[in-house]
This record gives sequence, structure tokens and C-alpha cells, in this order.
Amino acid sequence: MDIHLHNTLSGKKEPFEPLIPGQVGVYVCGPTVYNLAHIGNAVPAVAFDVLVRLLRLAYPNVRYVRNVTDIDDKINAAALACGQPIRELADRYAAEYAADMAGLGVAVPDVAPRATEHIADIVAMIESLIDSGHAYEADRHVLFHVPSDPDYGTLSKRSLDDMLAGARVEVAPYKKDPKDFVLWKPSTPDLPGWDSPWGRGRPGWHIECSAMIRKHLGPAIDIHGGGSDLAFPHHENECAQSRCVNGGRASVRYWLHNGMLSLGDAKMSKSIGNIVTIRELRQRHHGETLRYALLSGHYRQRLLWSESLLAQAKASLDTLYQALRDTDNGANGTSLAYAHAPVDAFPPAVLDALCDDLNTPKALAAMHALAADVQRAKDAEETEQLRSQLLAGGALLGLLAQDAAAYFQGDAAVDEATVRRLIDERNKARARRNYARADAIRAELAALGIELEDTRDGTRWKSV
RNA sequence: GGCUGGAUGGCAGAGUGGUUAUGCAGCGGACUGCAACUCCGUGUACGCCGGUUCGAUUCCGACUCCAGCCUCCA
Repeated sequence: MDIHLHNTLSGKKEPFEPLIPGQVGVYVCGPTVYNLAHIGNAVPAVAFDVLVRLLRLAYPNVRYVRNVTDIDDKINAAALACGQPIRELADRYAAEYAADMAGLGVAVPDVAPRATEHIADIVAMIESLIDSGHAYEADRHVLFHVPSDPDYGTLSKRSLDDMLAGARVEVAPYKKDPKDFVLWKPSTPDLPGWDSPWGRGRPGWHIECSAMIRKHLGPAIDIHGGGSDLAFPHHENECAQSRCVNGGRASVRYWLHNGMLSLGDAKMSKSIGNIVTIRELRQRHHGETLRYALLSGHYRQRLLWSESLLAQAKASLDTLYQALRDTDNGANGTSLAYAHAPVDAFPPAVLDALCDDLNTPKALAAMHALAADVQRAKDAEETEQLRSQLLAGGALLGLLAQDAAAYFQGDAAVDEATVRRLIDERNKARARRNYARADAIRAELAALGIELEDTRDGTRWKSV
């Protein structure tokens, strides 16, 4: 199983080799918890969730860390605006985020560290940077001195001159260099703060990630993921901090960046306001439909979000579930059972697609080919064999975890006994060739959102 | 302005130097009392202009347009 990943550092697809054989450390930038997450925030969560599922198949020891930024000026502002204590607000939205991720079938990371629980680690890292001459204290702030790092800019491929050319930042007077960024800043008494060698204050955003990576995954990790909009300055700054603490050695071997999700003709973003929350979408769609929609495009490409995309995702997912339902022998299998299956249980075409830089559209094409094969299988043995492959592929993609019958009947507005009774009545009418009565019952059920399918083995129904 | 990355059939979206992506939608057929489901069949898509080549959507160059970043942002 050879996994290839596109590395932002080289701008190319590279064969993936863990630093320590059999062991992989993955870090992904998680949410800043000050409001409900929008569907764009789900892109990295879902994409890297699939990556981790794939890695767990290939390597015995995978450690996946996704942080929670729970100290931030936007959190403070949101708490002030709604009158809730800062800590409570952060806790609340961290829980909401976890609920949304669960709804999307995103597995819980091994560690979900919070910035506020790592202040000592952050302070220690800043002290180390000051000691080595890469950071300085000025006016109760501590700043990273960008010109002290000769490799600064290697991730985002910008020269120091380029950065100044388009700079729209107002330069604080205490900065030695306009590009220097904050590691620690002072807090007023009404704001969250911790005592430090530089007075009561709070950490800057970039140093949080560097410190938590170091704490939970060590000085060198294999994979760091996040949105392409974070590559500069957030990830560039992370690189600089960690590298300088490491004595010049890079801390991340493979940088993976997901593309942006667009609504209309612009990136979905809170500052523009063109957002759709995951919560709102989950009220109208299966979380699995949302997940399918996100996986229908390649993670590095931009994806155009629309209601039409969701309708297409739903219809496509229905097709996969229909193959499972049409061949259901009562065993009620779901892909969940394949989470720890050996590699050869998985469909090679799906595996190959994912190993090629997480080509989920290609993997889904393979899933549809498999579903068609399931429908066409000659005998029970072949059906079962293909069916289990389909379920295993689903496990890798985080799809098909529901029981097929439940998937179609799950959110019916009518109780099953009533539906069953009407179906029986309709079938009696059909037996008497009273088709007018039969069709009337079917119409009655249709009005309730129940659609019927007459099969050789009887009539079945689904909720639409 | 600088740095990235795009432009594929009605829609979404892979991929490839010559042969079917796939899904959704549409159309025709089989099945069905009629439907639905399923199956079978069905579409001369590759921004524009040059170049390389026997042959380019695919490689190279110019151009146009679009997006992301350069400020918080997944």
C-alpha cells in the first residue's frame, strides 16, 4: 500500500514515508470556538478524517491530534456580545462543534487539546525562542523576530520583499520589523490572562499550535493539515517557531492543504457572511449526505456548494444504499463492522484512489461500480462477497454506516404500523384487481412522504 | 502588484498523448396492472491562440477569465 500525498513544501505529490516506521503523527488545525461552524469548516475535518482512516489501515500506530482554539479575541468579543462568561461560551461551542462533527461521521481525534490547557507549554516555548534570539519582549508583548529565521517563507513560497509589497497591516510601533508577529500579548483585567515572565497576558494564535504539536506529537511530525487559507501566515509562522526551537530542523514533513468551499462566487467565510452552518444543514439533510457532497470533490480543489450539489449527493448516496438494501439478507450489515478489517477486505479500486492523494471522487466512482456489481451478482456467494467489499469501502470513506432499511425509512413522519396496514390493504386491493383503490392508497401514502416499491418479495417503502 | 491554484458534456466532478471516468439529470427499452426500484442502451465535453507530435483536452509558450493568500479566516 503506497500512499502518495501532495506536499505544499514541494508543490508536488510525494510518496509518503513516516519518519519512524509504522508510526504516524498527524495534526490538523481545529476550530476557534466562538460560534457555530459553517460547512466550509467541515472540509478539512472530513478530508483528514478519511486520511486518518486510510493511514490506520496502513500503519499500526497513528496518532491524530486536532486542536481547539479556546482563547482568542473573537471569543472574547462574542462572550461580551451575548453576556456569557468567556469560558462557558468556548465550552458551549466546542461541544456544538463536536456534535456537528459526529453528525458528519467524523471520528473523534485521539487528542483534542485546548490552548487554555497548554499555557505552561506555550510559555516554555516562548522562553526558549527568546533565549535563542528569535524572539524579544517589547512593551509587554513578546514578538517573534522574522528576520532571525533564514528559512522564513519556504512554506508559502514568498520572499520577505513580497510580503512587504502587499502588506496591509498596520505596523505596531514596538515591532523591530514589520513582519514580526505576536507570541504573547498583555491582557486587561476583564480579559482572560495568565501570569508569565512578561506579565499577565495571553498567547498569540500561532504559538498555540506549535506548542500543542510539540507536547502531543513531539518535535517532528509527519503530517500537518489545514485549510489553504491558513498556509500564510499561520502555518508559515508555525514553521518558523517550531524550526527555531528545534535548532533549525523542520518540524513537519508533509504539509497538506485543503481547498476552499465557495458559496456563490466567493469563498464561504464568516467575514463575508456568505455562510451556511453545519447545524442548519443537518436539520434538512442526513449528515451523511453532507459528507458525500464534501467528498464528491477532491480535497485540494475548490468545491462549489449549492442545494443542487446536495440533491445530487443525496441521489448518489441513495444509489449506494439501494444496492445494500436490494441485497439485504437480514444480516443488517453496516460499514462500521469493517473499521478494523485487514487491508485485503477493502476494494482495491477504492484503496488505490485514496492512496493517490486522497482522490475521493475517484473512490466514489469505484464505489458506484461496486454497487452496480452487487446488483448484478449471479449468486448469493458473489453478492455477499461484493457487498462486503462495498461496505468496507464505505468504512474507509466514512459512509454507509447506517442500516440500509433505516437509511430509507429513518425519518418517516408516520409510524411503521400505519404504513404496514395501508400497504396490506393496498395489496389486497391489487389482488382483487381493484387498482383504483390501490392507487388511492398509494397516493395517500405519497402525501405523507412515503413512496412504495413493489418487489418480487413484497412491497417495501421509503421516506422521501 | 506579488505568490499559489484553476478553466472538462445540462449540473457536479475525475482522468488521460491515440481506446467508456463516475454520479445526478435527460432520452429510449426491459421489468411492472400503472408506477417506483433495478437492469440494458443512449451524449463527437475538454477557455482562446500558437508550438511540439503521425496524433493534444492531456506536453510547451502566449492570452483571456476565475478563485485563494498577501488582514481574521477551514
